[in-house]
Amino acid sequence: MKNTRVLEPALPGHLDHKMMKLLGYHLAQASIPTNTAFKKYIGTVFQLNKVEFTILMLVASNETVTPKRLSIAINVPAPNLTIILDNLEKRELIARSRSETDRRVQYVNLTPKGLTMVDDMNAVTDAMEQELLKHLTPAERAMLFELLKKVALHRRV
Amino acid sequence: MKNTRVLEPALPGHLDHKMMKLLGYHLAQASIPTNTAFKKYIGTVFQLNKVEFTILMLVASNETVTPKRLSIAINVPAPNLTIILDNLEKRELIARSRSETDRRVQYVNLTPKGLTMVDDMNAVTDAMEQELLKHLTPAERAMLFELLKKVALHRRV
DNA sequence: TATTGTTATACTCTATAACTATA
DNA sequence: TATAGTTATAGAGTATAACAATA
Repeated sequence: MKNTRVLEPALPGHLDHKMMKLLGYHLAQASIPTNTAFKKYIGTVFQLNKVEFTILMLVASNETVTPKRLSIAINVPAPNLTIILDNLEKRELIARSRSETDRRVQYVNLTPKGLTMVDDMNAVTDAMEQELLKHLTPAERAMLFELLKKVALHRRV
Repeated sequence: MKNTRVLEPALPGHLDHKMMKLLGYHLAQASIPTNTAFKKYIGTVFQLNKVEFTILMLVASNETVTPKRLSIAINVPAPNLTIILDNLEKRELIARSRSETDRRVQYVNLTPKGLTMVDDMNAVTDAMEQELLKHLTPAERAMLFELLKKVALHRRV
């Protein structure tokens, strides 16, 4: 049957048998074009990696963002987040301020420059998504997002 | 409405608004529990990272595996693959041999020790998948895999 | 000339322990 | 004692150019 199918240039990442049963493998395979598209539409244009981009978008979309909450939300260890936020602050994309009620806590907010960048990035994400999802119907896209959310939702922390 | 929802410890990775529209974000979020489960069931037990694991499984499941084909399939640059295969060879999990018909080409195969490890890993992947997908019905699991394949299939190389 | 694989190297990302300050 | 965030550091992962061998 298809037992002899091998790695084909025509189907670059698609291989047989055991791997096909594993969610992690499919996520990694789906992430290949996603990462490529990210670099093309966002990464090189705005000089941001995925984590930096995600942080800016989350800060733009949520009222009260702290490093602690970000660390949990995107699964980045706190020490690394400190460095990342330092860099974003140096670039004047975000600003950090201390909570008045609990001096241990920081709030992260966008600067005007950061807000402008977020707006500019929002202007190109539709094209990026279209490139990635053009072969899926709207119903399939909605289903895919829901199923991925279901997987993501069931982590402890 | 939900405009004020923020990063909640109860929903660690789930945030509002713009990010929710982006495939890459959902893939990254779904990869958090997947990577955690991988470490627990495979990584620490067998001392393999995801790429090494994937290579062993692909070599086990495909007739003719070469570094060139692996490089394309899993999107790992050739120089890095050389190092990875060197390490797997040092651990006597794989063996490399030259093609007789084209001396540039290498074939990668499992050693008996590598085959034993693959068998041992296959014995635990069901439990790993069950942990990750227990909240999804069989139909949802099948749908998720098909949709991820559709996304992965449409990359150039 | 083109392809397969290697060497060398630089860079980025990731993870952990130990620390400060605040509660 | 516990939590939020920082500093320091080591290790792992990633990307690129230049190369040798073969076609």
